[in-house]
Amino acid sequence: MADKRPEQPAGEPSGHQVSLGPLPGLIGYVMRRAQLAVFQDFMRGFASVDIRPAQYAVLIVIEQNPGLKQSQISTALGIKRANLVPLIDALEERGLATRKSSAGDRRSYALHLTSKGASLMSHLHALRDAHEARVISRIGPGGKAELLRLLGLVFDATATGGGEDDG
Amino acid sequence: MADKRPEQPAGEPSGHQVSLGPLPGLIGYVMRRAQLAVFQDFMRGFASVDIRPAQYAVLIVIEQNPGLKQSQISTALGIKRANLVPLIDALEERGLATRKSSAGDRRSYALHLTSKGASLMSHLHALRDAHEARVISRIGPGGKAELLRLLGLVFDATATGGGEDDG
DNA sequence: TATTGTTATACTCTATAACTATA
DNA sequence: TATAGTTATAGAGTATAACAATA
Repeated sequence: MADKRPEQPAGEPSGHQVSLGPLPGLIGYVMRRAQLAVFQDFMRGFASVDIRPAQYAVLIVIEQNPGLKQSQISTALGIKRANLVPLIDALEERGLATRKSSAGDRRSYALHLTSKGASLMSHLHALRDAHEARVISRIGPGGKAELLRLLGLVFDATATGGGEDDG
Repeated sequence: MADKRPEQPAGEPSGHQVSLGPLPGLIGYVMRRAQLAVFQDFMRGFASVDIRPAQYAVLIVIEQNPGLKQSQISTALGIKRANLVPLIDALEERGLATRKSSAGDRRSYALHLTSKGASLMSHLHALRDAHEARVISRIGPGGKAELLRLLGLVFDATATGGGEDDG
């Protein structure tokens, strides 16, 4: 056990011998690091179209449910109504989505993609497939299925308990 | 693809029939929701001591490596040096950690837990065990091991590529 | 009264640039 | 010249409270 480390060689910064203790075994810690890594890959992939994960999620929900209200997106995605406003604003200003006055209820808007937004979606979906493929290349298709299954258990379980939205 | 959705019953707000389309199959989306759920459980559990996940991580690294420098924590946890400053400030103001002037290098500080900080740690670790147990209760011990394995693959793979820290 | 969208506000996390004092 | 810590600043994301219009 003769160990070579008298009083710091003074040549190199020695910078990397830090113990993380129990952190690598904590689900929250590892999940946060992994989630940041995935989002960073997403953002690199979507940089050319300047679309962030939250924006893409909102666009998908509008695409899937034309005419729905902001409060429905809010509930579906777990985004507070108040925080959704500037998000929709940005999509509208970029000409990707529109607020149309709702027929029956004059308090709410019916959200739709514009034709520009609709045609952008196929490009976004292609970027998304490439992004997913990069992640899958590390864990395999079976790994993805298992990961989604476990994450779903965590999410459904831990999150449930009350209204996600608003206050 | 026969789907049951004639023309909306019109009686109830219909509030919950929103399709998420491909989102539940996207790793980033599901991972973000799961990660938020886990952190919310963590924060509920740690509310009585007013410790956030990032603070707990920093305390652990100091506990495991007494005397280390801020830049080492920065590299180890992927937190920018600049963002670590107010974090350490808060721990110091609360009397949980201290900056001691380093022996050899007068630019840096040697970080240590105070006795108050050290004794708090055992309480924090107990809260953490309870938190982990709540998550494990949903996925099982085997599920946790598998989840950590897959997340580790994602993290190590996608994150690698350059310096985490600074700019 | 309750709901929908909105505004205002605040706190955390993340990111960059630039400064200082040391090395 | 490079490193350690700091400051200032900016942008997302998330959170609450309160308001106007409408139901």
